[in-house]
Amino acid sequence: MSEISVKYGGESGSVPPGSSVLDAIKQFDRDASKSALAAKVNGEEFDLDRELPMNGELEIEAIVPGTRDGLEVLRHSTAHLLAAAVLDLYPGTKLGIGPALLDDPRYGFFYDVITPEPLSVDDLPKIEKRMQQMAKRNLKYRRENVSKEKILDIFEGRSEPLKCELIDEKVEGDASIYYIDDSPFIDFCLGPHVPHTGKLKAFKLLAIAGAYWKGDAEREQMQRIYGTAFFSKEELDAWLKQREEAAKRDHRKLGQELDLFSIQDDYGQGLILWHPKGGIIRQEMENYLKEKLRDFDYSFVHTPHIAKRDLWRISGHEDNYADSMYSPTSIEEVEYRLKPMNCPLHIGIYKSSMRSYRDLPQRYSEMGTVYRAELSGTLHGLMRVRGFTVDDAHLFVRPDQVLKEVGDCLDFAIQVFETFGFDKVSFELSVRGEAENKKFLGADEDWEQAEASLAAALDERNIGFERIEGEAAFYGPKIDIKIEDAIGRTWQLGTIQVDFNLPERFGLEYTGEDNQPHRPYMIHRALFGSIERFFGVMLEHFGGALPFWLAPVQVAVLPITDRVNDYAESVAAKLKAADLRVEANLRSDKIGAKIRDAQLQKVPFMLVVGDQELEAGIVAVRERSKGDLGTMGVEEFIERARNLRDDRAIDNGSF
RNA sequence: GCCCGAGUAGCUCAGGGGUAGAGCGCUUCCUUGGUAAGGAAGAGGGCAUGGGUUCAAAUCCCAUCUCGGGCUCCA
Repeated sequence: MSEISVKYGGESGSVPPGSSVLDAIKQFDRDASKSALAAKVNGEEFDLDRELPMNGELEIEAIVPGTRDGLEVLRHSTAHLLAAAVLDLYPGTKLGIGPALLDDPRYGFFYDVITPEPLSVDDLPKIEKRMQQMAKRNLKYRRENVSKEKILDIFEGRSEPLKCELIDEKVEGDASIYYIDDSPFIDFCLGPHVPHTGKLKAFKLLAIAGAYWKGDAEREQMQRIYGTAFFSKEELDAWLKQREEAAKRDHRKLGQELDLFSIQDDYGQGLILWHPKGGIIRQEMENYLKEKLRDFDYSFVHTPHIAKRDLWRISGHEDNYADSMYSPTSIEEVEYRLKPMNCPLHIGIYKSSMRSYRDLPQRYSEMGTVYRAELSGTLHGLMRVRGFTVDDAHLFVRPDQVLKEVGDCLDFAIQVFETFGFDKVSFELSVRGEAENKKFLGADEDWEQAEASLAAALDERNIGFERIEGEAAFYGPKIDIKIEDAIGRTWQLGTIQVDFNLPERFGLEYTGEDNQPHRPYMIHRALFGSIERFFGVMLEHFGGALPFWLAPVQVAVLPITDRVNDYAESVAAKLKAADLRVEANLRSDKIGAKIRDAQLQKVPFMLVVGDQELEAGIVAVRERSKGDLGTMGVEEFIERARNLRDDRAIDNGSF
């Protein structure tokens, strides 16, 4: 038999038939052969102990720690170890799936199981301990290639109905199964896996949760055990620490600590009570937005929170959205419904009179409060609520105006996100694509024209974007805007959507140059999306330390002794007269305590005043992150603070 | 909606079959102290709600409500 010729990292060589992947790697790279978790042979993922195939020249690449592929193998193998430990501890457990998660910032892998007795978080340490015991024993992961019939036999024999279902769906011919030596675990799995459990040195179980088989609420409820794994203990520890930091930024926690808002049982789940300090922040946000809306020539409209049921029949919400709407309520035997969206109401304004092509575009904007009957389990702080306000706008445009209007929306959006300190913004263009199971409404030429306009608006601005085929709404193409926050999480906020459907349903028209009726397009446009949600994202982004212009208390005046309380009050009065939000802390605490208090409230500036300052008529300025900045006159402080505010500076660096 | 967990003072939490505790906060008093917690005293809850078991229930059981973690990113 001839040797197998092998290429590795640009070098060529050969190995005898029957050699394993690892044997081959050893010839070229001793280090990699020790650290490798798995390998790629001609691009296909292989276990290290797998025999090399005999077909022609082989290009081999080691999958090593520190790479994405490596992490995937590591985490996937750890998921198996988890399942093995669970099976060991709880005989009779049925297995679901157990993939690695690489893009989820919260977890690194999970395994779905059905145990004879329900598990709780208290069981995690026990399972983790068993995993560690098994890891230390360097148990081998063994792969076997067998026929579908054989696999089904094995898993039927083990009473694994869910596995059998998967095998049935996925396998044609042969497939691989994996064992872990000296454990009850067998899985139907593509692999690859690490050679033995000793490679798994840094893992941690994190949470236990319910999960439906295949995400289908009609199917079996399973228990999902989440964990994560890294190449080294150091990486794991660093990640855990960062996770704690993220928890500190939780907007629900900050909302309470900073007294911004509350959600109370007695008032209803998913309904936000805005406290004064949260209220002022919202007001600043809205004021800013109003300025911008004026700049971009929007008009301001106001519509009621409730409208006749028929309206929602015409709009199609009754058919497609009823689950998310509150039940109808009757007044003198006429039914009404709370609005889940503002569009039909804005349409009413458009329809209130005849429109000429000269009148378009009409740009209606409203801070529109809407109500949605979200399932209780999905509610989450400000992020998912049952009543919220949208910075909503609807543009009624002629087809030839789409490009210009969408372009303006993009400019608007970019300016807004920049102002709030989100410098990482990305765009997704969702188009009709190949319509498989989706019905897209409207004429082909409308779609082509609208999609082209959206893409052109992005291109004109040199905005890179991801084009997603088939993800358009059924009523038209759209651009979604995503931002990345300070700790790397992405959020979808704004959206710009073209709509052919509602103008049709409501029979909207304008009179063209030709004196004939024409149908306008609608553009739905929101930048913050839900103000509540945006507020939550923003709070977490800044970790509660809001920019000066948004801070509910911008300046704290802190007298050192009550001899200077009057002076402190006079300083505070001057700041207030300059339209700055100021609080004077006249309690009999020591200065350290007052400073600590202001720091914890994340007040941007503290003005410390004592006898010296009183005498000289000055203030000692302390900035929340930079500390003592020295003294200056009150007028000078006001001047600088106003600049910060008027510039809507993101941090106080320019002070 | 479903699964697991939790609901004790305004907040963070301890306790746990015999009638409720700490720290912070709040009030009052003492203290007037220069850049992240000065001291003392006091007020404040009857342990989410409703049932049940028991001589006795915050404590055990059941139900309900609410909150938290989740609910197919290849096997």
